Amino acid sequence: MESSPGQLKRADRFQQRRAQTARDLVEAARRVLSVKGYHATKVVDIARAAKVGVGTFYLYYPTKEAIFLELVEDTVRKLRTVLDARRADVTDPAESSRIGTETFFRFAQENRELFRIVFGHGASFHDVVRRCQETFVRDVLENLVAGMESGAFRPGPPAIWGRALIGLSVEVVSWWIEQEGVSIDEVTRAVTDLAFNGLAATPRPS
Amino acid sequence: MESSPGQLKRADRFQQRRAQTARDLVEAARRVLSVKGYHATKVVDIARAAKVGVGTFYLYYPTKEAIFLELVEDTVRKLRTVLDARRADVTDPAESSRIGTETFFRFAQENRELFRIVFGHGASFHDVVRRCQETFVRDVLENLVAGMESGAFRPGPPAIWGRALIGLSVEVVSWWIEQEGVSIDEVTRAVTDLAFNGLAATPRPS
Amino acid sequence: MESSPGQLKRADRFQQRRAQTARDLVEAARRVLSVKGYHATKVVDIARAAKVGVGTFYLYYPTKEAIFLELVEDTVRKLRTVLDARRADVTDPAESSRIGTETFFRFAQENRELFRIVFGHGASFHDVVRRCQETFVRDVLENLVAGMESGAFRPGPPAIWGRALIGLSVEVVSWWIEQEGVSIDEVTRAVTDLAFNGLAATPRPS
Amino acid sequence: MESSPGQLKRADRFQQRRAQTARDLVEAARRVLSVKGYHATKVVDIARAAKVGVGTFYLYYPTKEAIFLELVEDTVRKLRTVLDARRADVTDPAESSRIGTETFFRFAQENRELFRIVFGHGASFHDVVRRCQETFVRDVLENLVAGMESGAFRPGPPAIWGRALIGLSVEVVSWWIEQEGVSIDEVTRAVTDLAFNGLAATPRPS
DNA sequence: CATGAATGAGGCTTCATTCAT
DNA sequence: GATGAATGAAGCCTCATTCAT
Repeated sequence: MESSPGQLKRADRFQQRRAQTARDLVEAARRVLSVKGYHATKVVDIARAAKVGVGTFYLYYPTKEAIFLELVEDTVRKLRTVLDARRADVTDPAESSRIGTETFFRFAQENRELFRIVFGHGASFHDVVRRCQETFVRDVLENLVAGMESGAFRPGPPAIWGRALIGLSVEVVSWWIEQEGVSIDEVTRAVTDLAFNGLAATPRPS
Repeated sequence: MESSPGQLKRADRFQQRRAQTARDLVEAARRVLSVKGYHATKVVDIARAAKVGVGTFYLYYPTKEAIFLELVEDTVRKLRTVLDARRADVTDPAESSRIGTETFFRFAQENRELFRIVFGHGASFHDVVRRCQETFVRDVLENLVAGMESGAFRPGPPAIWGRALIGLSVEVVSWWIEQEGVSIDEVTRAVTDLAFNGLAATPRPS
Repeated sequence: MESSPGQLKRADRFQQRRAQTARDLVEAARRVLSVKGYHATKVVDIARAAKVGVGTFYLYYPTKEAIFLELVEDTVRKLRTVLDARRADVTDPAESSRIGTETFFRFAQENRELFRIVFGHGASFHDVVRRCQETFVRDVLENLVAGMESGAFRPGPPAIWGRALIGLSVEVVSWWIEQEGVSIDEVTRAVTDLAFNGLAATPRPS
Repeated sequence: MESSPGQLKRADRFQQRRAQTARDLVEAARRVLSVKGYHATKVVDIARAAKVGVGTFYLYYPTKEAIFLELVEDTVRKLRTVLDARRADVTDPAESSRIGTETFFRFAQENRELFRIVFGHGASFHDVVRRCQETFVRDVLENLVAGMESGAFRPGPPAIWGRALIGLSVEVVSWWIEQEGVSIDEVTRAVTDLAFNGLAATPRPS
């Protein structure tokens, strides 16, 4: 049909407009939510930041929570993908751990706002955020157990140490992304060093 | 005058009643806030839990935020007092650190609700909470620097390691107070061990 | 206790205030709903008519629908009570029918607004209203069947005739309560006459 | 000119397309409105049902109300036309009345959706619907008066009896069109019988 | 002309705070 | 002083209507 291209083009334009607005909204939500947090962010804030009307917001998301969840889940999926990719060929638990930390930092650096939303201060009031964070806890835990079995890590209570390592990283990253002038290498090295070798100047009595 | 003692007594009774109501309110707020969090807690909830009218609440606190802040600040002061007391005679940074951790855990165990309010998941959305947490960061930092200077701790970037240790402890405690059946000694030992000696099975090359 | 009476009095006053406001709200709702109908009535309208703030409305009713339903159900209950009372000793179906009609008219006259809400034009868009009306249909039906069995009424399809009689009465009352100067006796007599004897000048061939 | 026919044809095609879309919209509106009622029907619903864009709707109707009114008025006009046609040669008021009832039922059967819109439960919340219904009231009234004058009907208050007969028919039809298995003849006969001869087993005393 | 994306006024509801008793 | 009823600003969401393409 002759009219096909024209019609397609029009449908395409609608498609593109929709896509553009959708992108505007997500970006606006990312910006606003990362700064003000879930509760202080009003739907109008997001709409205004995206330069659309309130009604438009609801053409794309059924509730304020929905866009928040999407951001959280997308972020987690993204981070997970990167993590999995970077550890694809790594079998050594120590190396895996180091890479995990490094990836985490790199991700935070490249996705400041998303990171703040998911791991930032006060983010984890929300069930979904907590559940998402848990998946990373599980990750660390598995690696920890593997490392202990392989003899790379000292024996210790995995549940506790797992939590500890997560808290350690999350807190440092939260702090770091607000800083200027601390290089990612430095901070990664510092964290890895501490996690692996501890504070003590004298090695523990064997 | 004869009436003096009676009046005094009456004034006293008033004073005492006031104090009692104030205490009731704080306790109610503690209970409710620790369970539902700041945003989900309504002023009526607190008043009801304290068995007073809503109006009464506002005779003691100007806003909902006020009682929250008081709880937070009281908690921090309390914890600080305990910490300072327990480290009064301790000069060894390593020991001080160990005691700090232990005290922190003990405090959390004995003040589950307060701990949840100040350090719990999603608590730190509030500026004041964050600022309070900072004082502990400073504490850790000073101890860290002292330890490095004294040679008890290996050299490392104090800002980073300080954050790391705080995150480590806070996260573990947050997890732990929701658990049943993990003894405080076990968890303290595990955390201290990890913080001091690290994960690695083989001591770092010296 | 000495303080008891005073306290009771105070509690009573609260009770009374609440009751007064509740009454104000119901009355306001009655007035407004009977004039504007469910959809055109806004919660603010009711609140304003009751001279209270919007928030106050929600202290007494969880939703706009709730007060509507209460009005409907109360009305139906009220009407039913009157009906049952007036027909308590009546066994003759014809007489029961006549009394039913009369009671219905009298009720409408004395409760113009409530009647409009439940039976008025456009009221029955709402499920509950319809279901309430159904109870009266059942009523008429039973009476009809009884009358046929007793030989007071001619045989006929009860389902159809029942509906017909309901429609007849409701429509006439709806019209009548907006009129001035048609006496209740006249209208009751006219309706009863029509329902019993029909239009035809010549009795049907027997 | 050579182009004339082509242009005419094109204009015609436009005209036809317009007409088709208009018809699509009315049909869609009929379907949707008869099921969901005025308030629950959204303009998008109608547009979607007609398989056109929302914007297109507004090229044909200025408001949602407009299409509703058109449907109502069309329906009334249609019914009126049928009624007038079927009573064209009828002069006997009793026969006219019988035919009116029968026509009404037949119309309802053949135009279920339109009937629901105009006479259905809760339809008459709208002024226009009410005014349209009035025209039928007038009709019945005139016939009634004529019948009384001719001696075919007993004397009675026409205003009241007119309303009564309308209410009777409308209610029965409303009920009937939702039923399965009640023949139109049966229901027409039952209604006519009741209206003409009444309930009473014994003819009224003359 | 047709389209569907965009708009924003308007309705419902909540809850921190005030006020009359 | 204590109470809880009352308040209304403010947030969420809907949908009739407009507009840019």
